[in-house]
Amino acid sequence: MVFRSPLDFFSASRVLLPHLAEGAPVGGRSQSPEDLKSVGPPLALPGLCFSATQIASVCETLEETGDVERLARFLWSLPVTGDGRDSISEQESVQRARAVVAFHTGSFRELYHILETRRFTRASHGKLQAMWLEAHYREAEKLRGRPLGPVDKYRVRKKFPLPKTIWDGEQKTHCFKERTRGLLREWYLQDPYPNPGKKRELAHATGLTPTQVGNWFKNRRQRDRAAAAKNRLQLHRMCSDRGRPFSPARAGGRADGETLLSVTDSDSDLDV
DNA sequence: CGACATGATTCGTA
DNA sequence: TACGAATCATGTCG
Repeated sequence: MVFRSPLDFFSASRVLLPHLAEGAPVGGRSQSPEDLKSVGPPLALPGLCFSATQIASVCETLEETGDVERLARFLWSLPVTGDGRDSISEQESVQRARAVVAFHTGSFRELYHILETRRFTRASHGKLQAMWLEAHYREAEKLRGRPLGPVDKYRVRKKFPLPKTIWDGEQKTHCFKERTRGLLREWYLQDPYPNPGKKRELAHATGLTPTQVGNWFKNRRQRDRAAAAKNRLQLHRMCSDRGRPFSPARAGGRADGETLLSVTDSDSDLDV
């Protein structure tokens, strides 16, 4: 189905969005004062009365259905004022829909412009951020002619930070606080296998979830083992060089390497 | 850019 | 279900 004009769409929307044809708001939401305020003059088109909020509702619905083609045709049919300051373009749903269409058609310059030009509400942030990043990934990918790895993507993100219009500035923390890490290290040295009770206790003391505590201990053990294995390998090589194979002594422990906790090159051998 | 640190996730196992 | 191993994702450093 092709909509060459809002009129075209309108006739179809009797089926697609029957409540729209009645002039009721779409989506089951009641109209807030904000909504009412933004109801601009109706579109001056023969035979129908499309308010800006109704157009926004159509955009939302089409966006939800994921039919980008149809959404594109609907947007195409809307009147254009050029500066994007008309009552229709002021609708967040309309701008978000334009961003979606720009993304899907690969019009990344336009996408960036839309995302940078106006401030979007928090509800839109997730989707818009994903589009911003994915668009930049694809451009970078095309530029270098090969798929991006995690580090490449990280660098793209650094190079093209999210605009403030689609990001509230909230930083994701990568490392736990130093005090937390200190506590974990302390407990780990005493017992690398805390029981669930101890985990909960430690979680309470650090402000982490028990799962995070468990992950930390699991990672800590894994990395200690790896470091111990590496150490043994080096020692073994040194001894082999002198013609005497090295045989590591094994003290009691649940797994290999636990007797060498102190060899770790990070965390547990620090400032406990 | 490569190397590394570190928290999280996945998967097979006992 | 907790574990270990492998791996991913993110962040930093030189």
